[in-house]
Amino acid sequence: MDNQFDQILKDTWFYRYLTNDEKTLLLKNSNVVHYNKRDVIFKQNTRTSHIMYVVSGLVKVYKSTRSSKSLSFSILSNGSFLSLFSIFGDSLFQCSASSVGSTEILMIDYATFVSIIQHNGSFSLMLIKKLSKDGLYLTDRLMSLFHKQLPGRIAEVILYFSEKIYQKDEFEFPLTREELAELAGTTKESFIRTINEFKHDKIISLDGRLLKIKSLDIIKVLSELG
Amino acid sequence: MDNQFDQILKDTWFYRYLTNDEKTLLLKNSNVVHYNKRDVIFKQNTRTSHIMYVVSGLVKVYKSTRSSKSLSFSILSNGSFLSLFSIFGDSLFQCSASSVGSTEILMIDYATFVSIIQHNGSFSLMLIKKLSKDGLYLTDRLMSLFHKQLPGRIAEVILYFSEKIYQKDEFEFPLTREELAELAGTTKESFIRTINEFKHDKIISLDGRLLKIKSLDIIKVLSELG
DNA sequence: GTAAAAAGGTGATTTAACTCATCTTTTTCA
DNA sequence: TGAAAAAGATGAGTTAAATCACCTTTTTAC
Repeated sequence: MDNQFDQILKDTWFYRYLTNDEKTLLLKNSNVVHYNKRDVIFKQNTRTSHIMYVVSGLVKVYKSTRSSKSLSFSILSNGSFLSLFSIFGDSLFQCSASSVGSTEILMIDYATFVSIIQHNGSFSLMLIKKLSKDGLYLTDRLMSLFHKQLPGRIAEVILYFSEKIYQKDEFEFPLTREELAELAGTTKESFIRTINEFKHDKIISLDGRLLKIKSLDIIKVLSELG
Repeated sequence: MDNQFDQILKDTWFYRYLTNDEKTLLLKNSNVVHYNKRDVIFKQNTRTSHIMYVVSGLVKVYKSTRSSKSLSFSILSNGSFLSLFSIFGDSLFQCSASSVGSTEILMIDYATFVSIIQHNGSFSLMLIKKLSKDGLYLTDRLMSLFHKQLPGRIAEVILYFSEKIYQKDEFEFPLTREELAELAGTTKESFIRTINEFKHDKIISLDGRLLKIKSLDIIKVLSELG
């Protein structure tokens, strides 16, 4: 096993849950795959295979409908598992994933991962808590999509990038307006109109994809009250 | 331990995953609670305590918004765990649950349940698969609420009761029109209008709460195409 | 048994957001 | 480097469903 891959595994947050034997087992039965900008990582309705873990980069997880409209569930960054719900809850992926920029994915053999679950109680419990948090995130998105109107949902998207992804109040969107609209559950046109209203109201400044939050308070109120 | 309670545990679908010691442990650390029609089982933002399992009856799981509007996530019947996502993913319930009719809930001590997870790999794996299926159900609801319009969502509600709850094409809704609307993610008025259109179009017959599906094909097409 | 409350129902009006059409600017790549 | 494609932007028109107002029927509770 090469040193670089060994280091990647050591840097994962779940490394500390593993016994030495399990670490060796994982090293033997995993590999790292590189994806370029906009590469598809997996497509909905294909068979699930490996457990995938984001080592670096951003991954867009989305689902498309008959009418070509898509909805993005989340933009995942390093430290996230991809689509555990599909892997453990079905034999087919229930959503698609694509690389936003350049991405490294750790691919773990399914049987190896299951064997660790079956023999390591702390690891299982950790995974159960992880899945539960993912579930709560989905219920939040469900409520948001259900009762918040557009300005609230767009404020949420801004906060998502600012707090979860970049931890900065100034950042560049890594996505097109259309993709941002899919994350907010709306159309490109409506997204553009609404975010430009934010700009005119001096809540944010926006130049192309470069966004700076000027009034975090208003963004937060908008996102909370919908 | 009384015989009746012993039998309740034997009748759960997860009984077969347990060792004899674990069965004894569960019997010692669980109890059954009865709820009457419309009783609240737990409220959102209260602290999570026990693992709850529906022994009999129906439970409505919902979340309410500032604007007094509610959204029902699901109607759970016997064999379902209640709100595992909140219990393992947070310290507070992220949704509320109330009894639809008369309900028996098995309350399992949290620490006991966690101890079983930590020592029984097959039980853990089963629970992980269960949580994953719950997660996929949420993604389905998310997509449905996002892109299907009203007739499609109401057809879904009809199919939900017909297939999941009653396994019959004729049944009585156990909920008011307002509650059904909350399940479809709409208002009382819109629900009534749309389901009465189904009636006029002879897709269903509807007398008060008694519904009979007259054309399952059309209901399925409506629900699938949205 | 009856008054009050809850549930069921209908019509008119409003509205948030989508769709469609069109145009400009930026990016891509041959 | 220059043509084509993709992304960004804006206005006008449309629409599904919410809201509001009101009424009837059924259920609940004293």
